[in-house]
Amino acid sequence: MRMGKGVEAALHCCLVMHWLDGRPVTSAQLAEFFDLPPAYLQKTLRALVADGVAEAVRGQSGGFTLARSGASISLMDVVAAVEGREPAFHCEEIRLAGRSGTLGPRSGQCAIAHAMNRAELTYRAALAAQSIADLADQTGPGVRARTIAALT
Amino acid sequence: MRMGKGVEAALHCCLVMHWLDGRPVTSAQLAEFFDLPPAYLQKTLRALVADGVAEAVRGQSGGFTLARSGASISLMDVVAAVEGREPAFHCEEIRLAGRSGTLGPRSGQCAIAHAMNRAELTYRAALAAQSIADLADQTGPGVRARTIAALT
DNA sequence: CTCATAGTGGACACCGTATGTCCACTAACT
DNA sequence: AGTTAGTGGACATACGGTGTCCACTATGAG
Repeated sequence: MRMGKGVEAALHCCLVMHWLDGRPVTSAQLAEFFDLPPAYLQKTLRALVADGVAEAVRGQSGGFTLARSGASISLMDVVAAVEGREPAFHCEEIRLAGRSGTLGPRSGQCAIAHAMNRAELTYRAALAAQSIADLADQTGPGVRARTIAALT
Repeated sequence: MRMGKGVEAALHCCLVMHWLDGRPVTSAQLAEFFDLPPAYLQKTLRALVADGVAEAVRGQSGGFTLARSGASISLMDVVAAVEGREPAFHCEEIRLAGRSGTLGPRSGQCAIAHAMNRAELTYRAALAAQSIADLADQTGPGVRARTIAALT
């Protein structure tokens, strides 16, 4: 099970946008800042926009901004925007295939799917409990100041 | 982020082996029972053996068994055996690339990686807290009886 | 009003990994 | 001895994540 690297990029970008506090950053600026492929990073940022996490300003002096305050954007919001909301564990209901499907009446969700989903919920809850602003608080003030300076 | 389907197969097989209580099942039996590709299922079972979750008996009347009691095998054990122990979130340290890398001294792990890993730990803990025997308890007795009958 | 800038939407190519197959070999039971 | 079943590894395939590109639209600057 592997999380796409777009998530890491998106989180870093959200942190930067949080620090920039409403002033738009272009995808090109962010791509150069993090040394990431510009076209792909832009695609990731658009996913954030599509999901209401970020907002886009078009035209000259445009760019991307957070759609709301960093305190009200959780890591879960960012992960969901970039990776989608599909659960990691997909129950293919193999109980229903082959001979095992003829064993008897199925009583709702199988125990395995239930157990896996339960674990996944704790994961999502842990992500939802942490905000972009929290991340910012855990970062040294020097990095913050220099990031802002580098992107202004 | 998506969990491989081998995990679901492995969990179902572990449940069956738990019920069979030491009596070996062949990969062919399990494959037919669940209508899964025999060669691939066997590969998955071998991953369980390699990780000490299951044991293999060779020769006639051989097959696979759980290596220990179902109560002492957690979902995490099975997931780790099949999917590996790599964390889902890989920190590529994009802070260190491009211009952002020149911003200042890096003080240990970046906040993002730390936050993601923290969430993942809760996930793993939730998986470790549930055993194969727990799953068995949450399944109707009829299914259990008929599964045993079908594979004997 | 015109031009340059920047995001939009979608199609497309590439590539690594999960998925799935196969075979010669070994071990064990009858 | 012969049959069964797991072993180890190489191999083939399909799919999704990664990454690129382009024509288009919207916006601000001069």
